[in-house]
Amino acid sequence: MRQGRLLNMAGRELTAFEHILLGRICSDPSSGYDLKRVFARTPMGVYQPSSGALYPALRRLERMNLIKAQADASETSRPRRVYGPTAEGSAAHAAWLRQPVEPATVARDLGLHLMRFAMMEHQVPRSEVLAYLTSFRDALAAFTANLERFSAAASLHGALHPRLALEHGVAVHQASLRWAEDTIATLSAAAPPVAS
Amino acid sequence: MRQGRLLNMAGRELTAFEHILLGRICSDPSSGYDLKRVFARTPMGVYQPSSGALYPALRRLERMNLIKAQADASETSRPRRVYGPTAEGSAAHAAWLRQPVEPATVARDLGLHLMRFAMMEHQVPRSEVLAYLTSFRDALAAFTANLERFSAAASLHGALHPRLALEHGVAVHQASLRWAEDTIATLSAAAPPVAS
DNA sequence: GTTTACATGTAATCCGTTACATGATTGA
DNA sequence: TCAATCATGTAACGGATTACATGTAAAC
Repeated sequence: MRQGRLLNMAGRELTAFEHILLGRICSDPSSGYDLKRVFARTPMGVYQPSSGALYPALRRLERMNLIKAQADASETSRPRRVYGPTAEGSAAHAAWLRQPVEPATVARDLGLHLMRFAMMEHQVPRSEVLAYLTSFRDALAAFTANLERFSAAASLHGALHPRLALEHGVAVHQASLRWAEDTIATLSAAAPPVAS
Repeated sequence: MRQGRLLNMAGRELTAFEHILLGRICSDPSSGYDLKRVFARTPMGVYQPSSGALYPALRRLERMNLIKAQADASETSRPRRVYGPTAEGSAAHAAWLRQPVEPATVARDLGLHLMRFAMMEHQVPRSEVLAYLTSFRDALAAFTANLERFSAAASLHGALHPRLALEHGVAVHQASLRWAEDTIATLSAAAPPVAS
Protein backbone atom coordinates (compact mmCIF):
# COMPACT_ATOMS: atom_id res chain seq x y z
CA MET A 1 0.00 0.00 0.00
CA ARG A 2 2.03 2.91 -1.25
CA GLN A 3 1.43 6.07 0.75
CA GLY A 4 -0.40 8.93 -0.91
CA ARG A 5 2.27 11.16 -2.32
CA LEU A 6 0.89 13.31 -5.12
CA LEU A 7 -0.60 10.51 -7.15
CA ASN A 8 -2.38 11.26 -10.38
CA MET A 9 -5.29 9.30 -11.81
CA ALA A 10 -2.97 6.63 -13.20
CA GLY A 11 -1.94 5.83 -9.66
CA ARG A 12 1.76 6.60 -9.69
CA GLU A 13 3.78 9.75 -9.15
CA LEU A 14 5.52 11.29 -12.13
CA THR A 15 9.26 11.09 -12.66
CA ALA A 16 11.28 14.31 -12.46
CA PHE A 17 11.61 14.30 -16.23
CA GLU A 18 7.86 13.94 -16.69
CA HIS A 19 7.27 16.83 -14.28
CA ILE A 20 9.62 19.07 -16.25
CA LEU A 21 7.95 18.16 -19.54
CA LEU A 22 4.51 18.77 -18.07
CA GLY A 23 5.66 22.10 -16.70
CA ARG A 24 7.01 23.25 -20.06
CA ILE A 25 3.82 22.18 -21.79
CA CYS A 26 1.70 24.00 -19.20
CA SER A 27 3.57 27.26 -19.70
CA ASP A 28 3.72 26.85 -23.47
CA PRO A 29 2.11 24.17 -25.68
CA SER A 30 4.90 22.31 -27.44
CA SER A 31 5.70 19.43 -29.73
CA GLY A 32 8.30 16.84 -28.84
CA TYR A 33 10.76 18.53 -31.10
CA ASP A 34 10.09 21.91 -29.49
CA LEU A 35 10.93 20.40 -26.13
CA LYS A 36 14.06 18.82 -27.52
CA ARG A 37 15.24 22.24 -28.66
CA VAL A 38 14.58 23.74 -25.25
CA PHE A 39 16.93 21.19 -23.72
CA ALA A 40 19.43 21.65 -26.51
CA ARG A 41 19.62 25.43 -26.46
CA THR A 42 19.14 26.53 -22.85
CA PRO A 43 21.25 25.79 -19.77
CA MET A 44 18.80 22.96 -19.08
CA GLY A 45 20.86 21.29 -21.78
CA VAL A 46 23.20 19.69 -19.27
CA TYR A 47 20.67 16.93 -19.81
CA GLN A 48 19.94 15.92 -23.40
CA PRO A 49 16.91 13.68 -23.56
CA SER A 50 17.06 11.09 -26.32
CA SER A 51 14.12 10.45 -28.61
CA GLY A 52 13.70 7.15 -26.85
CA ALA A 53 13.15 9.00 -23.57
CA LEU A 54 11.22 12.00 -24.83
CA TYR A 55 8.49 10.59 -27.08
CA PRO A 56 7.51 7.69 -24.83
CA ALA A 57 7.37 10.12 -21.86
CA LEU A 58 4.97 12.35 -23.81
CA ARG A 59 2.83 9.33 -24.68
CA ARG A 60 2.74 8.35 -21.02
CA LEU A 61 1.61 11.83 -19.99
CA GLU A 62 -1.03 11.67 -22.72
CA ARG A 63 -2.20 8.24 -21.60
CA MET A 64 -2.45 9.57 -18.04
CA ASN A 65 -4.67 12.30 -19.40
CA LEU A 66 -2.35 15.10 -18.24
CA ILE A 67 -1.63 16.47 -21.73
CA LYS A 68 -3.40 16.13 -25.06
CA ALA A 69 -2.30 16.63 -28.64
CA GLN A 70 -4.01 19.49 -30.39
CA ALA A 71 -5.28 18.95 -33.91
CA ASP A 72 -2.57 19.62 -36.44
CA ALA A 73 -3.58 22.38 -38.84
CA SER A 74 -1.21 21.71 -41.74
CA GLU A 75 -1.90 18.59 -43.79
CA THR A 76 1.40 18.86 -45.62
CA SER A 77 4.52 17.13 -44.38
CA ARG A 78 4.77 14.93 -41.36
CA PRO A 79 2.21 15.95 -38.72
CA ARG A 80 3.51 17.66 -35.60
CA ARG A 81 1.93 16.61 -32.35
CA VAL A 82 1.57 19.83 -30.37
CA TYR A 83 0.66 19.07 -26.79
CA GLY A 84 -1.28 21.25 -24.41
CA PRO A 85 -2.20 20.57 -20.80
CA THR A 86 -5.55 19.12 -19.77
CA ALA A 87 -7.32 20.52 -16.71
CA GLU A 88 -6.00 17.53 -14.81
CA GLY A 89 -2.49 18.20 -16.09
CA SER A 90 -2.54 21.84 -15.01
CA ALA A 91 -3.74 20.76 -11.58
CA ALA A 92 -1.02 18.13 -11.27
CA HIS A 93 1.61 20.67 -12.28
CA ALA A 94 0.32 23.25 -9.78
CA ALA A 95 0.31 20.60 -7.04
CA TRP A 96 3.91 19.68 -7.88
CA LEU A 97 5.00 23.32 -7.67
CA ARG A 98 3.40 23.58 -4.23
CA GLN A 99 5.01 20.49 -2.76
CA PRO A 100 7.10 21.40 0.29
CA VAL A 101 10.89 21.17 0.21
CA GLU A 102 11.83 17.77 1.57
CA PRO A 103 14.97 18.65 3.62
CA ALA A 104 16.53 15.23 3.06
CA THR A 105 16.47 15.70 -0.72
CA VAL A 106 17.69 19.30 -0.93
CA ALA A 107 21.25 18.40 -1.90
CA ARG A 108 20.44 15.44 -4.13
CA ASP A 109 17.70 17.23 -6.04
CA LEU A 110 19.18 20.72 -6.01
CA GLY A 111 18.61 21.27 -9.71
CA LEU A 112 15.05 20.02 -9.48
CA HIS A 113 14.30 22.47 -6.67
CA LEU A 114 15.63 25.27 -8.83
CA MET A 115 13.46 24.12 -11.73
CA ARG A 116 10.44 24.21 -9.45
CA PHE A 117 11.31 27.74 -8.44
CA ALA A 118 11.83 28.82 -12.05
CA MET A 119 8.40 27.49 -13.02
CA MET A 120 6.57 29.08 -10.09
CA GLU A 121 6.41 32.53 -11.61
CA HIS A 122 2.81 33.46 -12.45
CA GLN A 123 1.64 30.09 -11.07
CA VAL A 124 2.17 30.57 -7.35
CA PRO A 125 1.61 33.77 -5.32
CA ARG A 126 4.67 35.64 -4.23
CA SER A 127 4.06 34.84 -0.57
CA GLU A 128 4.18 31.11 -1.26
CA VAL A 129 7.29 31.52 -3.37
CA LEU A 130 8.95 33.21 -0.42
CA ALA A 131 7.81 30.42 1.90
CA TYR A 132 9.27 27.89 -0.52
CA LEU A 133 12.58 29.74 -0.73
CA THR A 134 12.70 30.05 3.03
CA SER A 135 12.32 26.32 3.58
CA PHE A 136 14.78 25.71 0.76
CA ARG A 137 17.27 28.02 2.49
CA ASP A 138 16.72 26.36 5.87
CA ALA A 139 17.22 22.89 4.43
CA LEU A 140 20.38 24.04 2.66
CA ALA A 141 21.68 25.71 5.82
CA ALA A 142 21.22 22.48 7.76
CA PHE A 143 22.91 20.43 5.05
CA THR A 144 25.80 22.88 4.82
CA ALA A 145 26.26 22.95 8.58
CA ASN A 146 26.44 19.16 8.55
CA LEU A 147 29.02 19.17 5.77
CA GLU A 148 31.10 21.74 7.64
CA ARG A 149 31.03 19.65 10.78
CA PHE A 150 32.10 16.61 8.81
CA SER A 151 34.79 18.64 7.09
CA ALA A 152 36.15 19.97 10.37
CA ALA A 153 36.32 16.43 11.76
CA ALA A 154 38.02 15.16 8.60
CA SER A 155 40.72 17.84 8.71
CA LEU A 156 41.98 16.33 11.96
CA HIS A 157 42.67 12.83 10.66
CA GLY A 158 41.44 12.48 7.09
CA ALA A 159 43.40 12.10 3.88
CA LEU A 160 44.24 15.19 1.86
CA HIS A 161 42.23 14.70 -1.34
CA PRO A 162 38.96 13.64 0.29
CA ARG A 163 39.31 16.65 2.59
CA LEU A 164 39.75 18.97 -0.37
CA ALA A 165 36.81 17.38 -2.18
CA LEU A 166 34.74 17.93 0.93
CA GLU A 167 35.73 21.59 0.86
CA HIS A 168 34.39 21.74 -2.67
CA GLY A 169 31.04 20.54 -1.41
CA VAL A 170 31.07 23.12 1.35
CA ALA A 171 31.96 25.95 -1.03
CA VAL A 172 29.29 25.00 -3.55
CA HIS A 173 26.52 24.64 -1.00
CA GLN A 174 27.51 27.88 0.70
CA ALA A 175 27.16 29.60 -2.66
CA SER A 176 23.75 28.00 -3.08
CA LEU A 177 22.76 29.14 0.38
CA ARG A 178 23.90 32.69 -0.29
CA TRP A 179 21.86 32.68 -3.48
CA ALA A 180 18.76 31.65 -1.54
CA GLU A 181 19.29 34.45 0.97
CA ASP A 182 19.89 37.04 -1.72
CA THR A 183 16.89 35.88 -3.70
CA ILE A 184 14.61 36.02 -0.68
CA ALA A 185 15.79 39.59 -0.12
CA THR A 186 15.28 40.52 -3.77
CA LEU A 187 11.78 39.10 -3.98
CA SER A 188 10.78 40.54 -0.61
CA ALA A 189 11.83 44.02 -1.67
CA ALA A 190 10.35 43.91 -5.16
CA ALA A 191 6.72 44.79 -5.70
CA PRO A 192 4.70 41.60 -6.16
CA PRO A 193 3.66 40.97 -9.75
CA VAL A 194 0.19 42.22 -10.57
CA ALA A 195 -2.43 39.52 -10.73
CA SER A 196 -3.73 40.53 -14.16
CA MET B 1 31.23 -0.49 -33.92
CA ARG B 2 31.54 1.26 -30.58
CA GLN B 3 34.67 3.34 -30.33
CA GLY B 4 37.33 2.23 -27.88
CA ARG B 5 36.57 4.14 -24.72
CA LEU B 6 38.16 2.40 -21.77
CA LEU B 7 36.63 -1.01 -22.36
CA ASN B 8 37.42 -3.82 -19.99
CA MET B 9 37.65 -7.48 -20.90
CA ALA B 10 33.87 -7.88 -20.78
CA GLY B 11 33.63 -5.41 -23.63
CA ARG B 12 31.65 -2.60 -22.07
CA GLU B 13 32.61 0.45 -20.03
CA LEU B 14 31.64 0.52 -16.37
CA THR B 15 28.86 2.67 -15.03
CA ALA B 16 29.74 5.55 -12.70
CA PHE B 17 28.43 3.52 -9.77
CA GLU B 18 30.58 0.53 -10.69
CA HIS B 19 33.64 2.78 -10.95
CA ILE B 20 33.03 4.18 -7.48
CA LEU B 21 32.60 0.70 -6.02
CA LEU B 22 35.74 -0.53 -7.75
CA GLY B 23 37.64 2.49 -6.47
CA ARG B 24 36.55 1.91 -2.89
CA ILE B 25 37.47 -1.75 -3.12
CA CYS B 26 40.88 -0.89 -4.59
CA SER B 27 41.70 1.47 -1.76
CA ASP B 28 40.25 -0.85 0.89
CA PRO B 29 38.87 -4.38 0.50
CA SER B 30 35.24 -4.32 1.52
CA SER B 31 32.06 -6.35 1.75
CA GLY B 32 28.81 -5.14 0.29
CA TYR B 33 27.68 -4.08 3.70
CA ASP B 34 30.90 -2.14 4.30
CA LEU B 35 30.24 -0.21 1.10
CA LYS B 36 26.67 0.44 2.13
CA ARG B 37 27.91 2.00 5.33
CA VAL B 38 30.34 4.22 3.45
CA PHE B 39 27.45 5.65 1.49
CA ALA B 40 25.29 5.89 4.58
CA ARG B 41 27.78 7.64 6.83
CA THR B 42 29.87 9.92 4.64
CA PRO B 43 28.82 12.89 2.48
CA MET B 44 28.73 10.41 -0.40
CA GLY B 45 25.43 9.51 1.20
CA VAL B 46 23.48 11.91 -0.96
CA TYR B 47 23.15 8.67 -2.92
CA GLN B 48 21.92 5.64 -1.01
CA PRO B 49 22.34 2.52 -3.12
CA SER B 50 19.69 -0.11 -2.52
CA SER B 51 20.57 -3.76 -2.01
CA GLY B 52 19.12 -4.40 -5.43
CA ALA B 53 21.67 -2.02 -6.94
CA LEU B 54 24.66 -2.84 -4.77
CA TYR B 55 24.89 -6.62 -4.68
CA PRO B 56 24.22 -7.21 -8.38
CA ALA B 57 26.81 -4.52 -9.21
CA LEU B 58 29.40 -6.34 -7.11
CA ARG B 59 28.53 -9.61 -8.85
CA ARG B 60 28.97 -7.93 -12.22
CA LEU B 61 32.39 -6.61 -11.23
CA GLU B 62 33.27 -10.08 -10.02
CA ARG B 63 32.06 -11.69 -13.24
CA MET B 64 34.15 -9.18 -15.21
CA ASN B 65 37.11 -10.34 -13.19
CA LEU B 66 37.78 -6.89 -11.73
CA ILE B 67 37.25 -7.88 -8.11
CA LYS B 68 37.25 -11.20 -6.30
CA ALA B 69 35.84 -12.37 -3.00
CA GLN B 70 38.44 -13.36 -0.47
CA ALA B 71 37.91 -16.54 1.49
CA ASP B 72 35.85 -15.88 4.57
CA ALA B 73 37.78 -16.80 7.72
CA SER B 74 34.92 -17.21 10.18
CA GLU B 75 32.69 -20.20 9.67
CA THR B 76 30.12 -18.94 12.15
CA SER B 77 27.16 -16.86 11.09
CA ARG B 78 26.31 -15.81 7.60
CA PRO B 79 29.48 -15.57 5.50
CA ARG B 80 30.64 -12.09 4.50
CA ARG B 81 31.92 -11.70 0.99
CA VAL B 82 34.92 -9.39 1.31
CA TYR B 83 36.04 -8.22 -2.09
CA GLY B 84 39.51 -7.20 -3.14
CA PRO B 85 40.69 -5.97 -6.52
CA THR B 86 42.24 -8.27 -9.11
CA ALA B 87 45.27 -7.07 -11.10
CA GLU B 88 42.89 -6.30 -13.93
CA GLY B 89 40.62 -4.38 -11.57
CA SER B 90 43.45 -2.24 -10.23
CA ALA B 91 44.51 -1.48 -13.78
CA ALA B 92 40.96 -0.54 -14.81
CA HIS B 93 40.65 1.74 -11.79
CA ALA B 94 43.99 3.41 -12.51
CA ALA B 95 42.96 3.92 -16.14
CA TRP B 96 39.69 5.49 -15.05
CA LEU B 97 41.50 7.90 -12.73
CA ARG B 98 43.73 8.96 -15.59
CA GLN B 99 40.98 9.63 -18.11
CA PRO B 100 41.06 13.26 -19.25
CA VAL B 101 38.33 15.69 -18.24
CA GLU B 102 35.75 15.72 -21.02
CA PRO B 103 34.83 19.44 -21.14
CA ALA B 104 31.27 18.71 -22.30
CA THR B 105 30.57 16.64 -19.19
CA VAL B 106 32.14 18.86 -16.54
CA ALA B 107 28.84 20.34 -15.35
CA ARG B 108 26.74 17.21 -15.66
CA ASP B 109 29.28 14.97 -13.93
CA LEU B 110 30.69 17.48 -11.47
CA GLY B 111 30.37 15.13 -8.52
CA LEU B 112 31.98 12.31 -10.44
CA HIS B 113 34.96 14.49 -11.33
CA LEU B 114 35.37 15.31 -7.66
CA MET B 115 35.21 11.62 -6.77
CA ARG B 116 37.94 10.94 -9.30
CA PHE B 117 40.07 13.64 -7.71
CA ALA B 118 39.43 12.32 -4.20
CA MET B 119 40.54 8.84 -5.25
CA MET B 120 43.69 9.99 -7.04
CA GLU B 121 45.72 10.45 -3.88
CA HIS B 122 48.55 7.88 -3.72
CA GLN B 123 47.41 6.47 -7.10
CA VAL B 124 48.45 9.24 -9.46
CA PRO B 125 51.60 11.40 -9.25
CA ARG B 126 51.14 14.96 -8.09
CA SER B 127 52.04 16.36 -11.49
CA GLU B 128 49.21 14.46 -13.15
CA VAL B 129 46.80 15.50 -10.44
CA LEU B 130 47.69 19.11 -11.19
CA ALA B 131 47.20 18.52 -14.91
CA TYR B 132 43.81 17.00 -14.17
CA LEU B 133 42.78 19.92 -11.97
CA THR B 134 44.00 22.37 -14.59
CA SER B 135 41.84 20.85 -17.32
CA PHE B 136 38.97 20.61 -14.86
CA ARG B 137 39.39 24.31 -14.07
CA ASP B 138 39.57 25.23 -17.76
CA ALA B 139 36.45 23.26 -18.60
CA LEU B 140 34.61 24.85 -15.68
CA ALA B 141 35.79 28.32 -16.70
CA ALA B 142 34.44 27.79 -20.21
CA PHE B 143 31.13 26.47 -18.90
CA THR B 144 30.80 29.35 -16.44
CA ALA B 145 31.60 31.92 -19.11
CA ASN B 146 28.88 30.43 -21.28
CA LEU B 147 26.37 30.53 -18.46
CA GLU B 148 27.26 34.15 -17.75
CA ARG B 149 26.79 35.08 -21.38
CA PHE B 150 23.43 33.35 -21.40
CA SER B 151 22.52 35.03 -18.13
CA ALA B 152 23.44 38.48 -19.42
CA ALA B 153 21.30 37.92 -22.52
CA ALA B 154 18.39 36.66 -20.41
CA SER B 155 18.42 39.70 -18.15
CA LEU B 156 17.49 41.85 -21.13
CA HIS B 157 14.27 40.08 -22.03
CA GLY B 158 13.82 36.96 -19.90
CA ALA B 159 11.32 36.24 -17.15
CA LEU B 160 12.31 36.93 -13.54
CA HIS B 161 12.40 33.46 -12.00
CA PRO B 162 14.33 31.73 -14.79
CA ARG B 163 16.82 34.60 -14.64
CA LEU B 164 17.26 34.13 -10.91
CA ALA B 165 17.64 30.38 -11.32
CA LEU B 166 20.28 31.05 -13.93
CA GLU B 167 22.11 33.23 -11.42
CA HIS B 168 22.11 30.29 -9.04
CA GLY B 169 23.89 28.24 -11.66
CA VAL B 170 26.43 30.99 -12.21
CA ALA B 171 27.07 31.38 -8.48
CA VAL B 172 27.51 27.68 -7.91
CA HIS B 173 29.85 27.13 -10.83
CA GLN B 174 31.88 30.18 -9.91
CA ALA B 175 32.34 28.69 -6.45
CA SER B 176 33.42 25.43 -8.06
CA LEU B 177 35.85 27.30 -10.28
CA ARG B 178 37.33 29.19 -7.33
CA TRP B 179 37.79 25.89 -5.51
CA ALA B 180 39.70 24.49 -8.48
CA GLU B 181 41.98 27.52 -8.55
CA ASP B 182 42.58 27.43 -4.81
CA THR B 183 43.24 23.71 -4.86
CA ILE B 184 45.74 24.02 -7.70
CA ALA B 185 47.54 26.67 -5.68
CA THR B 186 47.48 24.56 -2.53
CA LEU B 187 48.79 21.43 -4.20
CA SER B 188 51.41 23.34 -6.17
CA ALA B 189 52.78 24.92 -3.01
CA ALA B 190 52.70 21.80 -0.87
CA ALA B 191 55.59 19.37 -0.96
CA PRO B 192 54.65 16.36 -3.10
CA PRO B 193 53.88 13.26 -1.06
CA VAL B 194 56.84 10.94 -0.68
CA ALA B 195 56.71 7.88 -2.89
CA SER B 196 57.33 5.39 -0.09
C1' DG C 1 12.05 -10.37 24.42
C1' DT C 2 12.16 -7.24 21.01
C1' DT C 3 14.44 -3.97 18.35
C1' DT C 4 18.66 -2.65 15.98
C1' DA C 5 22.65 -3.71 13.43
C1' DC C 6 24.88 -7.15 10.58
C1' DA C 7 24.65 -9.45 6.05
C1' DT C 8 23.23 -10.96 1.36
C1' DG C 9 20.31 -11.70 -1.80
C1' DT C 10 15.95 -12.13 -5.61
C1' DA C 11 11.75 -10.62 -8.54
C1' DA C 12 8.83 -7.37 -10.79
C1' DT C 13 8.68 -3.37 -12.93
C1' DC C 14 10.00 0.69 -15.15
C1' DC C 15 12.78 4.08 -17.28
C1' DG C 16 16.74 5.63 -20.04
C1' DT C 17 20.37 4.88 -23.50
C1' DT C 18 21.89 3.44 -27.83
C1' DA C 19 20.96 2.49 -32.22
C1' DC C 20 18.05 2.18 -35.92
C1' DA C 21 14.06 3.60 -39.07
C1' DT C 22 11.54 6.89 -41.81
C1' DG C 23 10.45 10.74 -44.35
C1' DA C 24 9.77 15.94 -45.61
C1' DT C 25 11.83 20.45 -46.33
C1' DT C 26 15.39 23.94 -46.89
C1' DG C 27 19.70 25.77 -48.36
C1' DA C 28 24.59 25.39 -50.27
C1' DT D 1 22.61 16.71 -55.08
C1' DC D 2 23.98 16.47 -50.68
C1' DA D 3 23.76 17.92 -46.13
C1' DA D 4 21.37 19.74 -42.32
C1' DT D 5 17.21 20.61 -39.98
C1' DC D 6 12.61 19.32 -38.97
C1' DA D 7 9.84 15.57 -36.89
C1' DT D 8 8.37 11.24 -34.69
C1' DG D 9 8.95 7.04 -33.59
C1' DT D 10 10.51 1.60 -32.24
C1' DA D 11 13.51 -2.35 -30.38
C1' DA D 12 17.06 -4.33 -27.59
C1' DC D 13 19.27 -3.99 -23.59
C1' DG D 14 20.64 -2.84 -19.13
C1' DG D 15 20.53 -0.85 -14.72
C1' DA D 16 17.90 1.16 -10.63
C1' DT D 17 14.02 1.21 -7.46
C1' DT D 18 10.83 -1.00 -4.61
C1' DA D 19 9.53 -4.65 -2.16
C1' DC D 20 10.20 -9.00 -0.43
C1' DA D 21 12.96 -12.96 1.69
C1' DT D 22 16.05 -14.79 5.16
C1' DG D 23 18.80 -15.30 8.95
C1' DT D 24 22.44 -14.12 12.98
C1' DA D 25 24.24 -11.39 16.81
C1' DA D 26 24.25 -7.87 20.07
C1' DA D 27 22.13 -4.66 23.06
C1' DC D 28 18.52 -2.73 25.86
